[in-house]
Amino acid sequence: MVRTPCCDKDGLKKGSWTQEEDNKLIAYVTRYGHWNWRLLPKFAGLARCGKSCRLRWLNYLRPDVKRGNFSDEEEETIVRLHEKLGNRWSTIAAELPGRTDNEIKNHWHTVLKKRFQQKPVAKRGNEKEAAISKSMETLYSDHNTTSDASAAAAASAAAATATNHQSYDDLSVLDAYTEPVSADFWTEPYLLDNSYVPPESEPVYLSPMYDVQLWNQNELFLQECEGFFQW
DNA sequence: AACTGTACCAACCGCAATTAT
DNA sequence: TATAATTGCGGTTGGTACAGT
Repeated sequence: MVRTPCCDKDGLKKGSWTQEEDNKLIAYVTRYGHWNWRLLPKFAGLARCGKSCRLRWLNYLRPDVKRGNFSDEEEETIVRLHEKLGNRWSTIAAELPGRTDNEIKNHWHTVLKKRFQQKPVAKRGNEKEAAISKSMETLYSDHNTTSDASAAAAASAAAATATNHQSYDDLSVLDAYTEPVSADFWTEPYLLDNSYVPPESEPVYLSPMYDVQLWNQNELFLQECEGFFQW
């Protein structure tokens, strides 16, 4: 089977995301959700492939992504779960609310693995390092007897410290475009006309690309958002 | 001040799994 | 059931900041 490329090789931007691109993606996903990552960049006005948009959203722009340094509890949890699960980063990330698999993977490769491989030796004069190393030393010696309950407790503790989540609750500009949003908007995007019942009794789903009114409305929305975001 | 090495992190790539047709 | 499309995952790379020389 021949797989289609994840994105067109021509005309699509790669590399670091600009603030403007972030704004567009946040604005679009906040309003419409990610109903189709492959088509999303077209509607959001982004010259990116859907895969790139998805990654950017999941790893960086999501409101519940937790930024900042890893706590001791989080590091302990990562080490403990990695011992148990190996490189199953998404599974490990599921135990650390607000942390992404990519972030955990990076932290493991850049910090924790080295400590682990070198044996836990704290740098002189760094109490936090010493505490973590002490903790890892314990893990290193008795990880085979570590219970799932203790890992869960560590994860809970980490969750309790998650206080720096982003929030887009104040996107009042989004309220200016509420006309076509139905109660089941998130599960039935762009349901234009319920009055018509096709022969198979299947509703007709259309994206803004195929509807001039919605398309123009989307363009207006993006323009409005560009004016709103002043990061 | 200029150069080099290292650490860190965001993003890309390829493949596997899942879902749709 | 086979094929195609889409999503998710993990390995890897590239860019940047910073410390050391």
